[in-house]
Amino acid sequence: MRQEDIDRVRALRLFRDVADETFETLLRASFLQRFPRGLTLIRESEPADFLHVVIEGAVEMFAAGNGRETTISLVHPIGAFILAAVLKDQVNLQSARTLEPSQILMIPAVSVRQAMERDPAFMSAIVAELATGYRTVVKDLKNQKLRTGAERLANWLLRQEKERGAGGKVEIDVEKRTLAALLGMTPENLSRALATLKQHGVAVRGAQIEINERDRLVRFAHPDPLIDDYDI
Amino acid sequence: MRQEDIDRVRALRLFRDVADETFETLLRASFLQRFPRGLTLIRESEPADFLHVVIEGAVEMFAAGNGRETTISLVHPIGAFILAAVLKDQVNLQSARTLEPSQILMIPAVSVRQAMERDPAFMSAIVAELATGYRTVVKDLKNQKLRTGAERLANWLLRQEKERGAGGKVEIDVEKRTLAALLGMTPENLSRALATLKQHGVAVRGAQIEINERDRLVRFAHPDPLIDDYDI
DNA sequence: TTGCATGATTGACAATTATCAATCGTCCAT
DNA sequence: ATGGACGATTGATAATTGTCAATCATGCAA
Repeated sequence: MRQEDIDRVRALRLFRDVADETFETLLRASFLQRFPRGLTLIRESEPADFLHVVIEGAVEMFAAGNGRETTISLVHPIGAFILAAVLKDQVNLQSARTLEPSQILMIPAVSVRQAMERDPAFMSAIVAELATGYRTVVKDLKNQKLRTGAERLANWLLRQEKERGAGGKVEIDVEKRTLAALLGMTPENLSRALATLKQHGVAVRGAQIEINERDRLVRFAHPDPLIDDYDI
Repeated sequence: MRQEDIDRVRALRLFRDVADETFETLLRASFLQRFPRGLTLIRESEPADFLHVVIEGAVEMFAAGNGRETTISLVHPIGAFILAAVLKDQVNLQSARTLEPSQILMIPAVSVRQAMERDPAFMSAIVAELATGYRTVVKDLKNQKLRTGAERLANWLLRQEKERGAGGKVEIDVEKRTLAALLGMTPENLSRALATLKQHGVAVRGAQIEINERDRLVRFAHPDPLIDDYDI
């Protein structure tokens, strides 16, 4: 593992303030693996043996049921997943697959639980991570229950624009069917939702989106800090 | 506060294993309040000043947006709410109102955070509580995204039957419009969903539900431990 | 280049869910 | 007893979302 990557992992909220010894112990027990695109890393209902950290690439968290399948979240570098299952020593509620060739740091669940018991700073960081994660899912649930598909899309675009956008330009950097699943709709519906947004200040050319009249889109989307802001 | 109630609070996973001193310090700083039915205890977007523990009665966690309103969860004795907001010293993402005359223990957020820093056992319990809560919301999100309204209702009935039911009899012990909001549908739709279930082994008489043919209902509901089991 | 595979889009239609209005039933205060 | 008030139910209709099939666009391999 490159020192640069180690530093980036160390900078994670989860590890930033832990003792050097804790961090080193965790790293020594871990595996850094490269995976091709489209590989299923973990499967729901299976035991959570490793805490996963995305070093490079992108990972889709998804879940199946009723013959349907939906995306719960996307994890980008540097981000961790299935912390809760690891801590509870329980089965995964979600599956995970790579969306791109990815580099994943796998920290044995036992090591995580041991380190937590030994290092109060680590446990404190875990509390913060879990609390944030909890609130994120509550926001997702509100998003799903209080909004229509087109509204969810509109707010997703506004958030993308705020985070990565340049001059109102947003690129959909995942397959549209993945975005559709994340937003809780079918790919067909996403196409139609994008068409709808053309009447609300948005220009669409494939995956290239241009928010020409931000205020009109905002008027349609009704963004809500208690749903859309990541840092609350 | 009656000794009996103190014992019941002490028995909560959140407090079971903490030091006596921690528990007493928290209790001394707290208020035990009675509230009438229908009172809003906390409002979303307001700071989380107290960790709330339901001693008696019932509380509805809900959220508004887009002119709509939805129920996130119901909290019964003995259960705590807005732990995550308290820990993060942040605003509430949800509002809370009493569904019945209720007795609520209010523990100052500052005290909770102080106690957590001082007592590792308390922090450990908080980790467990947050991890469980996180997984519960993920299940709720899957429930919402992977199932139709009638399916959610069917699985809700099956769970009620397992937890409180006697001989296949289940009583809907909240107003139906509250249940509808919890299940992510309108009251009108809940009525129709109940009518639908009559074709799947269920008899409905007002709030009294009878699951006559459990296997038929199961065949319709497709219950899934990764969504419906509380203890996973 | 050609052809194939894949994902996106569009159209037609069906299922699901929401909305609005009216009615029913029950409980409670007068 | 009577009349509201309130929640639940039902009907009619609209909006939203999903399904299925066909077509389009793009990129890649032979």
